[in-house]
Amino acid sequence: MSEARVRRVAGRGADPLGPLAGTDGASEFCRSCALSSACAMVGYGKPELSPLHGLMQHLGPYRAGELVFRQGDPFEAVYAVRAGTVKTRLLDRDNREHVLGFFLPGEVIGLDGIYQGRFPCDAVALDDAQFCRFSFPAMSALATRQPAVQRHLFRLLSRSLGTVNLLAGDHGADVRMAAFLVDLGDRYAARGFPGTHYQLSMSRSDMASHLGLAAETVSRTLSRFRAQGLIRVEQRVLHLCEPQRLRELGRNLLAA
Amino acid sequence: MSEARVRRVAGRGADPLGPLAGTDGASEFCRSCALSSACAMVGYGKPELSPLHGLMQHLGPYRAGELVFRQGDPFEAVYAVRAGTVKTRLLDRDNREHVLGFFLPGEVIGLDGIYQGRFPCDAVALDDAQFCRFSFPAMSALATRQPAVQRHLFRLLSRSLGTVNLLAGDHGADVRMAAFLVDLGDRYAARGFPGTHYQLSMSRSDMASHLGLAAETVSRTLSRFRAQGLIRVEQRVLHLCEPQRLRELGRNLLAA
DNA sequence: ATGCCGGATTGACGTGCGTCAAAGCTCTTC
DNA sequence: GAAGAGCTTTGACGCACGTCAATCCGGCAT
Repeated sequence: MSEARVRRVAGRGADPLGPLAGTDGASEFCRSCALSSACAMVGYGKPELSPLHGLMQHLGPYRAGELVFRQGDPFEAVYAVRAGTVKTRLLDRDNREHVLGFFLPGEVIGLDGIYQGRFPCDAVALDDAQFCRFSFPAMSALATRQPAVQRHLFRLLSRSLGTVNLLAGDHGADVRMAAFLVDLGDRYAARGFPGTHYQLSMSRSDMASHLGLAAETVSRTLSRFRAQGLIRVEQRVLHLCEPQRLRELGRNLLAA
Repeated sequence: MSEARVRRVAGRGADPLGPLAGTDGASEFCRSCALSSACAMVGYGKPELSPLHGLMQHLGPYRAGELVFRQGDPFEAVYAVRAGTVKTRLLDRDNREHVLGFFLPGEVIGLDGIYQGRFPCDAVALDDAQFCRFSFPAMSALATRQPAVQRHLFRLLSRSLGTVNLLAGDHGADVRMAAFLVDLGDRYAARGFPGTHYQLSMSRSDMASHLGLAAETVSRTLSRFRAQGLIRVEQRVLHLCEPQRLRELGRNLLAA
């Protein structure tokens, strides 16, 4: 990753990142972020006014396909998605890609790097994406003095533990797809987005890899859902026409 | 869970749990435990001498099939396996069991309960098992004053994040089995046990459920491995005759 | 020892999904 | 706007693994 990409938050007017990056606009968006409680400690985007200057930096924009971090990079920070979407992936010995997860605005990536001290996977932008980078040493130090921040980090880590079990079990392709679509919707909804229609920024192969299916099966399953009136697909935008029936289909995977 | 099972550590001679439970014997065993650093803070089993009295309690013994905690129980503590083995599982709407993981002596269960404040799964003893129960509020409080403990908890949580990806991807039955067997061996080895031969305390259906296979497929795969001279099975004890070839078979899943 | 019972093994068969292949669609590039 | 590349869709086919069923084995109680 190029260090030229790193920009310190410099306060109102000095930051060209658009509405999301302004110190005032940020506070509204940031309320739904998974790291908001830590971020609140530094005054919602005014770290230069705080003793914690340097804890958080704005990163990006990245373009589709660019890597935010790569497998093996030394772990120094976690990243909150500010805009756009990201996938994490592993490349096995024969360069076959395994997609571990997708991450929406307000969600956090990189926590799995704590253990080994290096990132265990790549993080790839799926479209134009921006991030808040939180120095982990600074964050840990903050956590020892602010129990609320420590608790927040524990919960964040614990939560990720549960959500990974989505792909466990021996469920069929339609169950997996339904659960995946509903889960994405729920996560968008949790961040203040509609939840019944959103953009699928990843390719069919990405979904397939993540769900343990073939790209053709994903395509076929979506076609079947469309024929059954469960979903509508316009361009890259997905509409959940019957969220209830989809949720019912995937209930065993969504129980978590 | 019956509160009658809970016994406070009462010091040498008052504890009928056998060699593992003695304060001196414990210090040797505990060195390989995943919570040893936290445990060291209370003097290796002498919490009555510490200001942290009440942080840790010995639990058990439980017998095969007994539940250590159940899905929905309020989360108040994490559990380190002191002896025996445990599985965690989810029951879906039709009471079909999904095995999430197996846990060996020295490993920790319950961390995934932090997020919701209640346990998301059952923990079931697979044989005679004993535990160290760590009050999580006390642990968190300790962590704010002891950065080493905080760091340890972060690493523990982060580590579990990575290991869950073992079942991801679309690998064949033999790859999954090989990876599973080698992983178990590695984890036993990490705790000071042999690593090339150990007891399979779970049933074939448990393995199958965990690996996303049918019990019959597990059985067939093991038979094939045996015919190929890769393993030997005596009673419930498994010997890895050719760990290298097994590791090679499962390499794509063990990369983590 | 004997009988019983749950789990394990092995076989036969069916199927869901992966693989291969061809055609269509979308976005980029000049 | 034309041409190309990459992604998506749809079809045909085969295989790995799930399902069903019968037998076998080990552990436990009588």
